[in-house]
Amino acid sequence: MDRFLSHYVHSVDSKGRVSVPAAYRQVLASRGIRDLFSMRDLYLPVMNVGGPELMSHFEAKMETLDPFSPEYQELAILAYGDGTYLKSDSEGRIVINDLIREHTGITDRATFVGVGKMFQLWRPEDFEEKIAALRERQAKHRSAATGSAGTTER
Amino acid sequence: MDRFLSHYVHSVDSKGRVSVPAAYRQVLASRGIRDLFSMRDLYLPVMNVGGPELMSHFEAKMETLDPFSPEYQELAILAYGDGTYLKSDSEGRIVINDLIREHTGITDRATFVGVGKMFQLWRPEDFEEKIAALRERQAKHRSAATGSAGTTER
DNA sequence: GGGGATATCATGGGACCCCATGGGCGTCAA
DNA sequence: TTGACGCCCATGGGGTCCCATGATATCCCC
Repeated sequence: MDRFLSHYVHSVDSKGRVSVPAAYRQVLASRGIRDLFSMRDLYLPVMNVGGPELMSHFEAKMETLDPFSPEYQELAILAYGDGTYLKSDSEGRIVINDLIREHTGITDRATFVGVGKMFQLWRPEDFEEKIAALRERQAKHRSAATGSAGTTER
Repeated sequence: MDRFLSHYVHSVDSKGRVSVPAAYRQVLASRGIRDLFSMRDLYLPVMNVGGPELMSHFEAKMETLDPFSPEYQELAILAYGDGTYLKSDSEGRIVINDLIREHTGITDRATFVGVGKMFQLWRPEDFEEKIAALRERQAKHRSAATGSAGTTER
C-alpha cells in the first residue's frame, strides 16, 4: 500500500492550515518523501502534490519536445516557475497559500484526491461534480460497448 | 475454493461495523488480500469490494494512454480517487462509512453478495427485489420457451 | 449413535489511542 | 509594528483493539 488512494475532505482553519490525511502521510513516509512539492494542473483548477519527482515527471516529458516549442515553454513554466514547496508543520498540516487558493478556489474545505503516485487538491464542490460527470460518462461508454444496461454483469 | 460465492445478510451495529462472512475471509486469505478496497458500482446502488486489483480494469486502459492526457487523468481519478479503503478490525469486521451508506442506502443490515473475484454490498431489500426480478424474468423466459406455466424450482 | 465438550462465528460494549482541528506564543522579516 | 509562519499544547470525536456473550456447528468419546 504505497499509492495514494481514496479521497478525503478536510477543513481549512483560519490560518489556512489543512491536515494531510493520515493515510497519505503513511504513503509519503513509505516513499521517503519529506518535502512536498505542488504545481498547478494543466487542465483543471486543481493542484498536483507529490515529492520532488513530480518535477522529473515533467522533465521526462519535456525531453521529448522541441525546446523552442510552445509546449516546452509551457511545461517549463509549469514545472519550474509555478511549483511551490509545501512545508508541513509538526502535526502534518500544510498551508493553503494564495496561489493554491486562487487556482483551485478552495476556501474553508479541501478535498484530497489520491491518483496513484501523487494526490490532488480540489475544491470539494468541483470534485463531486467531476466524479459525477465521469461516472455517468463511464456508464454510458460501457453500456454502449456491451449493449446491456444496468443488469448484473461481470 | 477461492471465489466469493453465495450471499449473507449481516447486521450493522451502532458503530457501523459489519462482520465480513467467514467464508469470504477465507477467500481473502487464500487470495492474499489484506487491504480491502471498495468502489461504487457504476449502475447500481451497490459497493464492489475486493483487493487492489479492483482497479486493474482502469489501469489496463491507462497504460495505453499518455500520462499527460486529460483522459489518463480522468481514469486515474475514477480508479484511485473514487472509492475507499475498508480497514477491517481484529475480528474481521469492516465499517460502513458515510460514502457507502449514501451510495447503497444501507442502514442496520447489509447483504454480502459473492460475485467471483469480488463481492458486493447491498441494501438487503434491494437485493431481495433484484433476486425476485431476476427469477421472475427467468420464469417468463422458460414458460415462453417450453409453454409450461408455473415457476420451476428445485 | 447420542450427548457433552470444544471451536468457530456473529455481535455487543468498554477503553484507549490517534487524528483532525483550534488556539496561543515566539520569531523573523517587511 | 504587524503580519506571516513555525512550534507547542489542548481537545473532542472517531476509529481501533481487546474482551465478553450467546448461538451454532464440529468433534470425540463412551
